[in-house]
Amino acid sequence: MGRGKIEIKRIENSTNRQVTYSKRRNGIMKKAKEITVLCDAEVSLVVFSSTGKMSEYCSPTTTLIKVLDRYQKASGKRLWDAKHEYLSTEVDRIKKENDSMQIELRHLKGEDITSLHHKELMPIEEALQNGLASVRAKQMDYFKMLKKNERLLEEENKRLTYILHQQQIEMDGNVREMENGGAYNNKGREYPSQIPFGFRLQPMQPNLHDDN
Amino acid sequence: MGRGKIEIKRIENSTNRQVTYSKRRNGIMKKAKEITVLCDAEVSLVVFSSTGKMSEYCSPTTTLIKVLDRYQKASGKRLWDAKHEYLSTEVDRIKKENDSMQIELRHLKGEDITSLHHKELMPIEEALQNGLASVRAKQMDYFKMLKKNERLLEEENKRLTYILHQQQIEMDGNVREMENGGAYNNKGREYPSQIPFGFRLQPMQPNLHDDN
DNA sequence: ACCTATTCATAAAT
DNA sequence: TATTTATGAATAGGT
Repeated sequence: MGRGKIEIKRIENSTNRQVTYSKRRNGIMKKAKEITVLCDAEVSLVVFSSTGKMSEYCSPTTTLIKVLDRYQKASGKRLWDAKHEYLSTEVDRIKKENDSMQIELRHLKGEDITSLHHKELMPIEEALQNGLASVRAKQMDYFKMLKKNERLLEEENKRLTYILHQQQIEMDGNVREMENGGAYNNKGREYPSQIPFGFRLQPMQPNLHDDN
Repeated sequence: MGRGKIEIKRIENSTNRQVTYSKRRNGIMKKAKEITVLCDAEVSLVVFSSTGKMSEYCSPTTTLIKVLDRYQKASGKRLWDAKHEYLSTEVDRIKKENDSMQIELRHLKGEDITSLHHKELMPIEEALQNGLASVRAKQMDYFKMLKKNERLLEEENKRLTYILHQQQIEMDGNVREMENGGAYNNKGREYPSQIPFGFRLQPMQPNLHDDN
């Protein structure tokens, strides 16, 4: 029903899928309401979109819990027990996973290794070596960057020292001019013009911000 | 849709109602399947007819229990008792613990560290160094033990060689006696007395069992 | 979100 | 209950 027949298989275009989902969800909800009214039925409908958004419909004469109760009685399946069981096994499963990870972590940290054999220690040692190598490689990158920045700063320093020296010479000239009859606050007018130079430092060391 | 438009209100004729129920129930089930496949959605649908007969549909990727679980999380409504809630929070808690351990493990193995800063890498590096030191110390113990056992075995070897040599001499004497008319099975009587000597090896290298 | 050609669902009849 | 068929409803693709 539409401008063309479509095959019932997953719609790969995600926009299309979302649009179709909205339309069909509305459609199915409407159908649920209609069958409820027309046929005096009880309906519980829960839908999750692929994006995880939930929609639900439940007949006005009942509640989801009542429907589930009836479901259990009608199907013979015990949802509550099953749910309990499911959670219990889930807890057990994850706890086991937890324990094994904890053991692995402790071993990697050199704890609880007295009970291990030579052959069991070998993969741990290897993992530690690999890990250390990776971490140190990363640290080395950082130090290289520091070195590079140091070099840049030193160069900048040199340049600034040179400029400062030049200005000192110029200023000395001004002072000599002043001594020859210039206004006293001429000296104060010279300084602010130097400050912008100093601030050029910042754009010349952008790498310092790469890691923050 | 049909031979005429119908008003959405309870169908009073019970036969008609039943027929319409069957048709529409099939229709809605089909729609549920279609939206599941087309839009990658998860659907749980439970319908009771006015006569109490139940029909259900659940997406093949899930179960009613899982849908209800998601329902609770999405809606905030509590469908189960406090006990189940406890288990749920327990699962969540352990899963979180699990995740953080997984991250720590990956970091120790040198994985996913590109996003880490220098300061975050430092404790990892330290942990790896400590772990490696511990593991290597243990390995060193093992090698020392091997060395020690080697020494012990060498000594024992020397001793056995000496004893063997002595017995060889003794046996040569016996053979000479036999050649002079002794019973042939005399030679067989001499060997069993030597075996207990050989087995003394075991208690002399108890360290080999320390690690098993 | 709205439009519309087309397919689909189904009410009524059998 | 199943099948048929005329009809209204749902919706795919386009705007």
